[in-house]
Amino acid sequence: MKADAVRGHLDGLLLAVLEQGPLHGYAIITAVRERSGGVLDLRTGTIYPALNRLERVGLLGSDWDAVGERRRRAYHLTDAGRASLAEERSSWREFTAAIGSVLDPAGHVRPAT
Amino acid sequence: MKADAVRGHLDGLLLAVLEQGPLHGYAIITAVRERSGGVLDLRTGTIYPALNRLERVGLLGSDWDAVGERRRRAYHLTDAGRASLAEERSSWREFTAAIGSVLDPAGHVRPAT
DNA sequence: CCTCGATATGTTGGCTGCCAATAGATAGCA
DNA sequence: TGCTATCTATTGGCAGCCAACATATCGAGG
Repeated sequence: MKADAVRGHLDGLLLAVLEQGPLHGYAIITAVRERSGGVLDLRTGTIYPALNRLERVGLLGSDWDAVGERRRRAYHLTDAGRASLAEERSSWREFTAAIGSVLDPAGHVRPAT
Repeated sequence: MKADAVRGHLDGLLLAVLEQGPLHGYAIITAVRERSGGVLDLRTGTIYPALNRLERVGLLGSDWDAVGERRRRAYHLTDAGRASLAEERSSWREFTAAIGSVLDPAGHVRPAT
């Protein structure tokens, strides 16, 4: 998978892995990697600025917790974040349907949801 | 749909619409728009440089044909282009599977290929 | 005790690749 | 005589992700 394939879909990924509970940055990277079967490997230079941005616009909240001497910042979804995640999912469906129907016009007919 | 959503998937789109026969640039834009149900609306500043690039690397060939006084450049797939299209399709599948499994881990389980 | 890899957070600079804006020409219709 | 559709093409800009870098704690093994 080429490096910056997640371009334009990063926010959705971050919101999605936080849906089931708070995680800190490093754990988010691990979660995305595992849930994608090892295909998606996000970099710190990618997610930390993104997490800050999502918090700034109110989709995420964060709390510092201490593990021994070490500090972790655990991010969690806000209500706005949950709503945004729903939007990301529906626009993802629209996106894949659009590209898919051009890429493979015959093969992507699907039963109505 | 956000403007530059096709980022990273443009080549596949162009190759795919040319699979069934040669088209000129303007017709490619129309074809993509129609096959995507009006969702994807490529700009000339997007496709003309892309078509040139694909020709330069040998995935497309082109011929000028005259319609009255007007000149059109019809692009067609080369053998390498056809092979590349197959690769684009499989990497598209990998891509959607990866993002999909993170975005919606429960809902995209599919029978083994 | 000391080193090394894993864990953990963050910043900066740069580049890729698409878009918006612009330009110009033909053709047909009202 | 315009106005819209058809048709090709270039240029500048910038969003957004990554690579590289910087820093620190922790546990395990030698």
